[in-house]
Amino acid sequence: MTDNNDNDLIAQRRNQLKALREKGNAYPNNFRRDVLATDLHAHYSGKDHDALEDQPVRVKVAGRMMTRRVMGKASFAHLQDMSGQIQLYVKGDNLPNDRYAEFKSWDLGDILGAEGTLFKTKTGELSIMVNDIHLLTKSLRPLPEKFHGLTDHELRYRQRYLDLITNEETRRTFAIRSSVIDFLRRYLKDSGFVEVETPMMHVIPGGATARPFITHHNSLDMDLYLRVAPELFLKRLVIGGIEKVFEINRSFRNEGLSPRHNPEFTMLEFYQAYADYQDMMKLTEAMMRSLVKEILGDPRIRYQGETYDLARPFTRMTVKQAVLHFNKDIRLEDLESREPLHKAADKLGIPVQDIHGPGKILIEIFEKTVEQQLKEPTFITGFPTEVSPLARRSNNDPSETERFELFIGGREIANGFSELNDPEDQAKRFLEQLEGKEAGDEEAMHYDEDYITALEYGMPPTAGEGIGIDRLVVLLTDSASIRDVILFPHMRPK
RNA sequence: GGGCCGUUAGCUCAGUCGGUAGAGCAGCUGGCUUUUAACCAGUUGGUCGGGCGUUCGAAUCGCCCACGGCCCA
Repeated sequence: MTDNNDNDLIAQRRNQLKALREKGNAYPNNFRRDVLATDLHAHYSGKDHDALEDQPVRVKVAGRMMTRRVMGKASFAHLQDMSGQIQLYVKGDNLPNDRYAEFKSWDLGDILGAEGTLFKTKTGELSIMVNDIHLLTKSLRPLPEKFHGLTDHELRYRQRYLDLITNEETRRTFAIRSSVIDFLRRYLKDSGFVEVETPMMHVIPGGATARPFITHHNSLDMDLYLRVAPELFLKRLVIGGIEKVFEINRSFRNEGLSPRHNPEFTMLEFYQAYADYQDMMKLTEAMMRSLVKEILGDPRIRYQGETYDLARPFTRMTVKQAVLHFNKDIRLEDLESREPLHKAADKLGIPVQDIHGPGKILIEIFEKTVEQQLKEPTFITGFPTEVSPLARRSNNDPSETERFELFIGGREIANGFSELNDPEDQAKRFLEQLEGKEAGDEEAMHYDEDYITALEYGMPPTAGEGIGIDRLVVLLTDSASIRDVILFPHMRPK
């Protein structure tokens, strides 16, 4: 962390700022640029030196001075704006009186406005022959080193602005994040879904099995929970007649920090009436395939040295099939009842509690032995009802639900199911969650009476799904950690 | 919560066996009118994360703490 006590470098810059204040407005805001750096490269990099000389192009640019090479009476500098960089050629002869001396007194990191005409240097770099240049904002603190940039992870997260200024890769990551959200929003809207916003503060937290954050409303004098998922509100909207609905927004889960977990994270949830989980899988496969193709320009995701091909049809298997496939010493009959499941879990070092039924144990085994092996896009189905309190039971087997999860690169990317629209079954499932809660499971759901009431008015047969945006962006940007795709990840205060 | 690793100049990093702190970039001074990690010459800059201890002497060894990274729960 940069020390607040001024060191010599900062003191020097403060002195310069003081001189600026004495001369006039040290923070002018009357400079207007008329073009961005990248647009200049796009439009004029094809023109040669003579063409630019014959038909001079006057431009005004603004940005942060990232490099400077002073060669006596002339200098080169690179100015960086939100689009990229453009080189300036600043020659004393071309500038108003004393301006060149002023320019030389400025520092890397200062924000400048420059105007001039385009030209090409000897080495062919499109540049601006500057006629006038202004200091718009003095930077009091020195930037990280120009060549290596900022590499210290802690500083990159705590002072993300420095990371963004110095690291092209970081700017690219967040540009991709923005494109992903943009794509999903457009895709769903084009498919007839309506975007909504539902409460972040819940009286009863629901929609996921997770520990919530608690906050307090002063004038109502009551505790509220930050939502762990928007699910139950979105389904209330389906009941209300918004038959295709989605939300892209933050949820909050009170769990540890890790390369895969941030206490606040962004999720897309969408619901469609008159559809089931098979329809959702079809939609998901098509949507993910075109997303990756559009964002990366290629249907293959390259992640940490591996490649996952989204062009090929996604693999489909049930939880049990997957467990058997990756555990050669487990047989199908071992998965059919609690005792052999308990034994298998013991062998794998998975702690089993008395309250855990066969479904919960099966899922624990799945998570421990299968998940990270599912590299190529894979839909897993056949999730036990016991761990799916909001999902519709399978028509063939009431111990299983019409639910799926999508895995890519060993990570859960999506989770969807045919929604449980039988209010009496839903009430029963909530009661089972309460048993878990009483047995000490802090992630178990509450009984949401208001939601049951809503279901009693009739929810059309519906399917819904959640997609973790952060994890998806991690994959698409080849990032090692969720912190690399969240602009300001949670950090302990220093 | 547990294990391992890290924290040295504004930034990126060296620092041997415990002997009193180094480089590059940035900064400062001078030179240089097409450079681009510009170049050439000179030069400033340190609570070695914090504390306690061992020692004649600690960036270096030990213990505790903080923050971070990775792995595990």
